[in-house]
Amino acid sequence: MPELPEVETFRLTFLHGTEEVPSLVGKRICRVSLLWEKTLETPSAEEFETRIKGQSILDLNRRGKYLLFNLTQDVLVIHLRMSGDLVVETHDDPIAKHHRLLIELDGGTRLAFNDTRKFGRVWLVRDSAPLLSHLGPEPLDEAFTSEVFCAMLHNLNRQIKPLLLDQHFIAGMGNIYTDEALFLAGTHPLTKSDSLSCDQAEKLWQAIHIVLTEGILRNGSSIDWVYRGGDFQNHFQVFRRTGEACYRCGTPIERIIVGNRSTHICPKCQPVPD
DNA sequence: CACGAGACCTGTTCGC
DNA sequence: TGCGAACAGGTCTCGT
Repeated sequence: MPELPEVETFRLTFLHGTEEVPSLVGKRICRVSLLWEKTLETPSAEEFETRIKGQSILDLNRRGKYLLFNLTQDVLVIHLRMSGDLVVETHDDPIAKHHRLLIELDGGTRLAFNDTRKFGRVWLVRDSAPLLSHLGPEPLDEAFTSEVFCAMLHNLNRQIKPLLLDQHFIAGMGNIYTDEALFLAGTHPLTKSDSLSCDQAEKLWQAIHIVLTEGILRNGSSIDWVYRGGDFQNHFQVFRRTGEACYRCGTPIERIIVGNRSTHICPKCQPVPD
């Protein structure tokens, strides 16, 4: 699940709280428990446990797909990768099968990092900037204009879908939102970036804004056996709709492989480039 | 530089 | 029913 809108949903949930989940802001970390060693990228498990203890959660930020917990001294950085999930529970809740890291807060609350496939990673750092320095622009940032986007596209001769998935190029797009944006823009995923006109680039820029904004509005997407309360999966135009009719023209949606990833297109609305 | 394949992991679904 | 193959929201590294 976790692409930009899903990570943003976690941020907003933990920042403001919801009917079911209390806000985590102001809570103090009293104990942590690392259940899968490799989940923690840095520092060592021993240093992590002693250093994080006693720090409070002051604020929550996001950069691309990274979730950032601003603590009293450090920043706790979490990347959910393919199957990561964050669950707020209580100290005496049973420890679920795929829990990898438990962060106990005072007041009896516990933040659990659950990650079936063990791809997710956690860092505790003084300064998050070096860790995030490889990331491209934030797609919803005001500085990321359609003119900037068009110039960036023309600098490279790359297939557009793998390029949008490349976090160095732009931060936060994943397989779902990329397929949805390319459909909305009427762009075939194999189109070379420098062959897009600025008109087409602007259309794609708008499509990216539309899908990310709607994704955030709908609290992200919840698919497969993992449910996180999001609703955007009920509004997919192409993603995982192979064989079903395109809502725009009725043509069956096709599944192809681009850059080693499943890709969903309407062959009529997204014609193959020359 | 651009691209594909393989690795990292566990679980579910598909096809015979 | 059983069993292996294919597939899954991400990212890194290597070879061509």
